[in-house]
Amino acid sequence: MLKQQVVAILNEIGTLLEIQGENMFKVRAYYNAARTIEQLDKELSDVVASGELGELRGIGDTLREKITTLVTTGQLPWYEDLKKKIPQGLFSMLRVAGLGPKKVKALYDELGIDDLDKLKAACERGEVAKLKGFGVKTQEKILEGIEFIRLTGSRVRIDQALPIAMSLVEELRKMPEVQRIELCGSLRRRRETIKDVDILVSSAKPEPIMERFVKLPGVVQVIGTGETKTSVVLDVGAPGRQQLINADLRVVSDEHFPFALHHFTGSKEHNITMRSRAQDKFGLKISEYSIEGDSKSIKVKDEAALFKALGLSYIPPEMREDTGEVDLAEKGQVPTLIEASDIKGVFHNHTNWSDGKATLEEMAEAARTMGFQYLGIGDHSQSLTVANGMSVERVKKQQAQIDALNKKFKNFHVFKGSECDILPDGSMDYPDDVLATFDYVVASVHSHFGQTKEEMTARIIKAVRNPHVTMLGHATGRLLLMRDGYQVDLEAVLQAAAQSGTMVEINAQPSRLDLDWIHCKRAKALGVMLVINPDAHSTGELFLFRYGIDVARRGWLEPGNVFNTRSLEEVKKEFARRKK
DNA sequence: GCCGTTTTCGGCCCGACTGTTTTCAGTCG
Repeated sequence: MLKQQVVAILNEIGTLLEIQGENMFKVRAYYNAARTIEQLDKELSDVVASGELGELRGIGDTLREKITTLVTTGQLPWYEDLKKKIPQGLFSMLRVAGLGPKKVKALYDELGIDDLDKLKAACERGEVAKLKGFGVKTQEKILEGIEFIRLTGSRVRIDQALPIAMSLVEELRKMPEVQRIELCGSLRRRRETIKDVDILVSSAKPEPIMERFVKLPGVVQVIGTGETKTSVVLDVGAPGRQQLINADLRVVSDEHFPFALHHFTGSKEHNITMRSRAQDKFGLKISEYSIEGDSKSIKVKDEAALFKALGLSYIPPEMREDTGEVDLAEKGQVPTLIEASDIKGVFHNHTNWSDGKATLEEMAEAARTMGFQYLGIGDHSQSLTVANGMSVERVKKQQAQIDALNKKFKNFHVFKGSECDILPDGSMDYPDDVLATFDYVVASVHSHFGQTKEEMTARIIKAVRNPHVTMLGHATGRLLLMRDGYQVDLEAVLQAAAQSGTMVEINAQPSRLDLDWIHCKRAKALGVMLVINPDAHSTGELFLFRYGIDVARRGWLEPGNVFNTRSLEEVKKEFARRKK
């Protein structure tokens, strides 16, 4: 059974147990196990086979047995029985704001409600308000919640939310009443998809800030407004395509700001680890307002001081996912993460020779203006006809044009590359003599996504081992919130890349962000060199490399782990070395 | 259900808010 399926089942078990009214700590054990498996940077089947499963934190004898059964037999009778007791529709009811497992169970037990349609109808008939523990207000909130799900429902990509969230922050920052302001939540941690926008402000005068907030561009509805918190609905969709998400603004006193900032940045799991540790080690209680001991209260001026007060070095927000960062901070071993300013150029970009919008000259000029030392062009190869893939003949012409262009530049260089298709059998889309004419080759899968995991893994590994291949493009082909990647054993691919010295791309298109951050960590551990590429199809898209920086930082990468932090001379030298 | 250089049993992060309550359970982040 696939890792993603195991994760889904563990989460589902957690919810089923919750609805059944199980002990919350037992429930959490299943959610924790799901998260641990999800963030595993190796193949789950390998971990099971090698016996490492039971050594993972939060997986004891019971969970080890259940997960092993799932992975090896593809099913778990205990889970099947559990599932029979509880209708699937209750899961959709849990998405309604204000409804948790207890209320959902009551609705099911008392009124036989087991899906959203029945829930809506019962509310409209006034039946829900009569239930014990419910009331008219709850009933109204449920109806609003159902409507909100209909309007919003899903997560959005970071590129949809970040620009608008930042513009809100910048507008509020102009106000004299605002002392400090930061984006919080998953946006500050730069997760690839987000559910809502969280903004934190410190001020002695909240009212004018709240008033201004609800009138800012993008705000389409005010859900609630108070002295400490205001909630609105934000439209983050492209013009003409409404896409709504929730946005919360919180205002605290400046003294509370560092505590609140850490609290609302999360992740929840990171906070739990931080708080448990502070409790165990120092008997200190961390909350969103303070750090309290038996007699003392610790004051800090900013987040860095907060970590310091707990004997930890600063942990950047992107690392706060409870994947070992607190241990690292305790030992003073938090890596110096890569920053956007470390990037000297990018390699995987398209021009109007294939499916890009801009000309070669325009792309080069844009890269120069951005302060890059070099730009790599990697138009599509011949078999990708839908993207105007380049015949061998056209490759020669483009290369001649690049050579001519390079004569005009001083301290800037355009590298001749290709985004060459990996054919279904793992061979490349150009013959060796053509591949040899490029400075570098990005190898990507664009077809036959339906191959078995074994076929796909063998196919990609063959490409990775091809001496002409410099780097592997978008390793799984996933499209966030749209399509899962093809099935591939990334551990085997990364090991092959480590062996052959082939680089692996972090494709910075916000719809891809592939290689993902979890496998970035693994790649780093294996010594694989990564490379951040915007996969730009226009001059404006060159800036997308910044989303790749976010992934790299979430993956604990330092400048030395990323090839395009190297200078033009170093890159030239490396490409020349690989030609020998 | 997990976990332990003080523990193999008794803990498990913390506080706010809401609505339904006469003191608190459920939900949320």
